[in-house]
Amino acid sequence: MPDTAPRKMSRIQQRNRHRILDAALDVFSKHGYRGATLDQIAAASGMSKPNILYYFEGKEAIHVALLSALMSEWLAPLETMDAQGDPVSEILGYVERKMEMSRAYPRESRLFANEIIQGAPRMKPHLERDLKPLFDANCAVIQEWIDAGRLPTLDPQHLIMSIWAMTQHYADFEAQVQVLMPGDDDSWDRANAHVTGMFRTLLTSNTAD
Amino acid sequence: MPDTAPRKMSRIQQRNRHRILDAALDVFSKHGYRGATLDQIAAASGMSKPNILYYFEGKEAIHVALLSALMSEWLAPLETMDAQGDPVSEILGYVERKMEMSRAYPRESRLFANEIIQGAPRMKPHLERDLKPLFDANCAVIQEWIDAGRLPTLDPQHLIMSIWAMTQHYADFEAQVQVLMPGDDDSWDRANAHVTGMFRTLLTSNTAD
DNA sequence: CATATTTTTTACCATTTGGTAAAGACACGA
DNA sequence: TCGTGTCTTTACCAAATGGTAAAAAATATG
Repeated sequence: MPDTAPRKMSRIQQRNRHRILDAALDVFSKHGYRGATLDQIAAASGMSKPNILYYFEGKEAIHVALLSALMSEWLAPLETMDAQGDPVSEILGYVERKMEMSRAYPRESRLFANEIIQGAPRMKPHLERDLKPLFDANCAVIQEWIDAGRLPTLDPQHLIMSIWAMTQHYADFEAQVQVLMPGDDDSWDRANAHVTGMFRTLLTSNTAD
Repeated sequence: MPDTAPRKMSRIQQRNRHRILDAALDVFSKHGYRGATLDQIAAASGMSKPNILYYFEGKEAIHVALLSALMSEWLAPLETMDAQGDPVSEILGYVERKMEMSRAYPRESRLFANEIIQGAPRMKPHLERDLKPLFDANCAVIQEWIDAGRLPTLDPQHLIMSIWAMTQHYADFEAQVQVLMPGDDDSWDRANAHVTGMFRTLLTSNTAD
């Protein structure tokens, strides 16, 4: 049972588990959990289906392994907001990191998006345990900044929602974006400029309190 | 073949087709195209599977019928932007209508979201034909307003993207929103206030041109 | 080299799923 | 009441899909 082995994975095990997860990320992000089949994952990874089941207990185990492994990387940019720093540049930095993640890891973004849209049936506990505290902490920091008069009055929770909504939109709804704004090579630069510009305006506007 | 019959559907046909489509909207929006099964749709509509296939040619036909029927309603709020009106209130009105649609029709929103995330395999032609021209027309109107100095300089295409991203986020990622901002009865009011406030700020900010 | 262990393949299986054929049940006008 | 067309059910089916058993192949270890 290499899957649950506590330690010591052989080279082959590591390489093959990695290949499987990479193929699975492709397939799951493209078709969703139920839309993905073990045969597709097998084909994409260049391995046979039973061989895949030698490394993972089943389809769901692959999905869970993927989500768990990605969760930490995915949350990383949220961990870096520093209450001591300058509010505007801290938040704009966060926006930029999230945009960069959408650009560099669209598969990961869509994997999560698929899961969430369908009600997060397999991920809700993870969200509660890992995401929620981080979210709350960041909201608290932003609220402090607002209370200190260093940011205009706005709703921290919904501000973060907005950042997620806008940054992830470019990865998750890429098919739509491609139809509406085709071709552009500098598409990502323009998107970046728009999004950061938008939040800069928002964060530096005079509070009509 | 009631499915392709040009005219004259009996009462029963109309009622049953409607029941099927409503059940299918439930199931497709919850599980995506491949995740949904005819048996689920049958159960949800209180009809037998073969009876469903008496009204529709197959699973895909139901999905297509749903998407086609919804497309027009879904695009409606985009049609109403008036070049003669006041730019800020026209755009904010659009934002509010989209927020209201997310609140009132989350199933429809998620049906589209599922389709788009997975690459719009069945809807891309519709997007090209129906959505793209509307999108372009609205971008042109906004560009005119900007050229006339009635709006700050910003990218019309990405502005519309932003509106979609933020408004739809509340419907499509509801599971996540629920985890992070649980309970609130006035949740929608706060979301509404935040989103409209955000775009108002953006649209009325002094251009640092 | 011989043995023990890990990895991969071949050949299956049970269930689910989209779909069909054909017989009934039902509605309704003559 | 009978017949005709509409609607619904029962009983299936072939393909796809997640998964297993066990043998064969490869790899490590003494």
